[in-house]
Amino acid sequence: MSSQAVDRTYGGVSAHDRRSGRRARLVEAALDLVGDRGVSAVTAEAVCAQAGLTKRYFYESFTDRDQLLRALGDDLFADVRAAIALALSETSAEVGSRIGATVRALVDTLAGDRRRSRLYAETGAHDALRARREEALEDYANLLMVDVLQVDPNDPHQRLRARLVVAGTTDVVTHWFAGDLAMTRDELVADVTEIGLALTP
Amino acid sequence: MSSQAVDRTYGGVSAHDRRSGRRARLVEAALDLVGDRGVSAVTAEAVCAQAGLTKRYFYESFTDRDQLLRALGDDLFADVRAAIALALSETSAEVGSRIGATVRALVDTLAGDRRRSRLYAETGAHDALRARREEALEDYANLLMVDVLQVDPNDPHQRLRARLVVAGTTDVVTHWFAGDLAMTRDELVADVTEIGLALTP
DNA sequence: TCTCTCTGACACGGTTGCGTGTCAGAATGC
DNA sequence: GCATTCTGACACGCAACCGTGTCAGAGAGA
Repeated sequence: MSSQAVDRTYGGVSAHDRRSGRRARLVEAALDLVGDRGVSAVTAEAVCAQAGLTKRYFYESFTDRDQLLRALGDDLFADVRAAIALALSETSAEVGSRIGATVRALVDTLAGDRRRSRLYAETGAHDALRARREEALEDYANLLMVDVLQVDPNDPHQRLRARLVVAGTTDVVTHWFAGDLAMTRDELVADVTEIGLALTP
Repeated sequence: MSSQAVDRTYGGVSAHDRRSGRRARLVEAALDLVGDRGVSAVTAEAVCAQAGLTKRYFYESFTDRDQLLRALGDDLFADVRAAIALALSETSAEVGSRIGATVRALVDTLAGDRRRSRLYAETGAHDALRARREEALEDYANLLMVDVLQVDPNDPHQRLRARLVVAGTTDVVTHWFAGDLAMTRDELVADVTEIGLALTP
């Protein structure tokens, strides 16, 4: 019986914007937790405490903890893919350049945010995340075959080769982030590119 | 005030043997759970139910759940290493043969038991297991450099190369187990060996 | 000013897994 | 046969998280 708006502006911000702002804060808080204490520390309670919000708002934006983790994975993998696609679109058709551009994009996307590199390293820690990682590796391997090496993505032998390179590369990159490989970013990129080239028929 | 033995034989079995028999049953039960429902299903309660024992016996052999999982990881990684070492001891000095023998040993050890291949694939699901996996990968990479490729294991560039191959190979092998690569075991071994050879200077 | 919504804090019940404790009865050595 | 130890079942209390509910007060609109 009220003529008042159901969605009221607050602090000059619309209901929709407040809501998505809170969601963004929750996502950032979750990433902070991953960076500081690992994936297993991402509980609804801890995320809310970190974000300075209460659980009420967690369940406003996410149905449960899994959905938040899946969202983190989606963002990460989509960003990596987008970075690689962008790099490739700006690179000539020469295979060596394209491999180098791909590796550089991967390294720089993960290197830009230690929270994300840790998230990547710990994707195995959660069932839903592990499933996403699997999809992403398949996706990257496909991208490599189609847009870089230009080989038949349906040939199992090519798929094995691409998969090995992609999985090995992501492992090496996260390992490098952890400080366990004594070399510069440029050396890392150069070495991985060289390996990629050596495996190109 | 009793003259009776503190460790009594039961069913013709000594106390020590009964105890280690129960431990073995618990380990087998845990592996069954990994195979059927994944690492996350390995709880003290579930393991005991699967083994047909009660929690009393769980804590007789393990201080907690983590210790059991670490034991599973230790066994797995030690067996893989032993299989590779054995294969290498029976193989000539020729690099191609040694790479092939290594890959074959790895594949066959994991392929012998689907519970173990799933355990390997899900090592990321638990902090202690993930740490063990990290050690194992370093160990295998070292083995590869020293006993197969005969390169300097302290050269970061060689370490990166070995690490990429080892991580990529284990990923491909578990992926193949999951049925996602349409090829025979011999083709798998041949392909991975070929990749290894292509990366040998 | 007055009313109503939005906010943030907190309480609650439920579930799961942990690790410990107790106990009756079966099996054993004497 | 008797005393004792080993066994297996179960009951507890504890802690962490979950997802929901309630509520007083602040802040917005009329």
